[in-house]
Amino acid sequence: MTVRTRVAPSPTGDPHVGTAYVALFNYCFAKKHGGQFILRIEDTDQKRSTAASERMILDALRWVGIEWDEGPDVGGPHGPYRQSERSALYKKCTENLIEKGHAFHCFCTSERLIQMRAEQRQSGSPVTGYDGHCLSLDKAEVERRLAAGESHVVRMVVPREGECVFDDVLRGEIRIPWTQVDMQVLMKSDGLPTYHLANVVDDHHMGITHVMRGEEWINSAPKHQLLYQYFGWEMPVLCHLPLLRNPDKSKLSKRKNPTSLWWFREMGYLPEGLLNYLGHMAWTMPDERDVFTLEEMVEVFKLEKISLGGPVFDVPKLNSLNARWIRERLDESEFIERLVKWRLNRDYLARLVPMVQPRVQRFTDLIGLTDTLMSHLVPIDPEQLRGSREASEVMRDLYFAVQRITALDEWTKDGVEGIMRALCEHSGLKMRVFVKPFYIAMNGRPSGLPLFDTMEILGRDITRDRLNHAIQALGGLGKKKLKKLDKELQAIAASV
RNA sequence: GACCCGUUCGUCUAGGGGUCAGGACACCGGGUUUUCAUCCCGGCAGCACGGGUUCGAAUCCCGUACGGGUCACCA
Repeated sequence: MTVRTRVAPSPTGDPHVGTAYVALFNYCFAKKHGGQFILRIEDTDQKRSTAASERMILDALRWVGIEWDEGPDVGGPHGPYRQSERSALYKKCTENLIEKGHAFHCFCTSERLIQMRAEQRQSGSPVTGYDGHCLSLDKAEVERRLAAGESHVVRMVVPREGECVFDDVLRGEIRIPWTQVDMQVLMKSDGLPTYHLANVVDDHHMGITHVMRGEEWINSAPKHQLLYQYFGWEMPVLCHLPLLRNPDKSKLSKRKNPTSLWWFREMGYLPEGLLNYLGHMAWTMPDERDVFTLEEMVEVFKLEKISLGGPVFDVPKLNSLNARWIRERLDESEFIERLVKWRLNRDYLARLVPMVQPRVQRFTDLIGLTDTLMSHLVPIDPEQLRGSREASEVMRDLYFAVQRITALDEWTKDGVEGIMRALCEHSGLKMRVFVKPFYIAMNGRPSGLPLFDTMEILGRDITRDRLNHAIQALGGLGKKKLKKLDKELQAIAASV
């Protein structure tokens, strides 16, 4: 049996460093055993999935140096590799489960479900989850309501007693009482499967032998095991990886840490350095060497050597490792090539020329004009940032911008400008007054290259870093203030 | 709250019954270098706690504490 592993990102936003981390381990394991590594796109959430995000995830994984044998862009014998294109299969499988009595139609409204959960919580019931309401519907009624076109989902039948026992490579046997397992929706009312169904169906049909995924999935493993049983399929070996953490030990999040792979690229990390660092999370080379390549890791990879404590993502350590890559693993010509690839290339310069050419008198003016485009944070004078306005007001504007920018679908100049104009209007200020602090936040000085272009070029992550840095320079926002501002921002969103 | 998972220097980790508990980042001190960085040398600092098992526990078992995760028609 050849080993086959996969990474299955959901295309809902920026490519996440956690995706690269999980991909790395899956890749190493597959390659170590001469198997295949597959990339599958889990885009069953129609509301949140975007093609742009999918493209970014593919690009970003390639950027860090991970290649897949099968995937939506390279094809393969088990395609399609995008779940939105496999609906017929899920439908067939769902019908099969219903026939065998392992799944049932549920007509409950979301209002009823919300109320049910509220009551369960209030009564202090240790068991929460679907109450089995539609499980007792007789066949005739189900037929009638289906024929009437009533909105419905399909749920899986779950035992109400006993416990589920399954194995995790790293943790051994795990037992979870069935009462803790909800009668999970398998097919949503839009006819698309949920993760749980699609994941099991696809892993089986794609011949996945080992599933390495985040620890956050442990509690849904019983559902998956049950589905394999219902279908009569063999379950892949399960291995739950410890979650990457923020410095405060919580699950790695955008708020507290850089998480977008683009941030690392824009910041000028070498992909090898980043991947090497991710290889230090939960893993150590047998000889404890610090600098190693993907190939070297593959060569000696042992699943059982993964350590279980949730590793804190430590940027200073990443920096030091990246520095070693820069000075030890790159010769001078490679160094030049990387720099060229990063910023010192024609394509990048071409984006600057329209802004720069009208503003330089001599070429010696160039660096002074564009220095902020080559750096991370810029020094800020709080007095200047505040200007003649109230610090709290300025912080509010900056914070609103951070929030809106984070939520922006596609990072474009027009998108940024739209946000800024809307916020300006809400503030009641003239545009020139409104944008002034933003110039300081972005450039460190009140004048400079056009703001929206600067933001577009620097990218979402560094833009956000600078705005946040500016907020800090004014003293920062406490929890209470943040809460209040979030409310206000929601009100604006509602009124527009 | 219920359930599940975890716990070795501040951080990443090695170590799986007998080790002076090892390395790396960060930090501190010293040396090389016209500065700085690099490089070299040195230092600080850890087995969460309590019970067992054992001649002997960081290591095995049980509790406690703490941390995290999950409890959706999101993945």
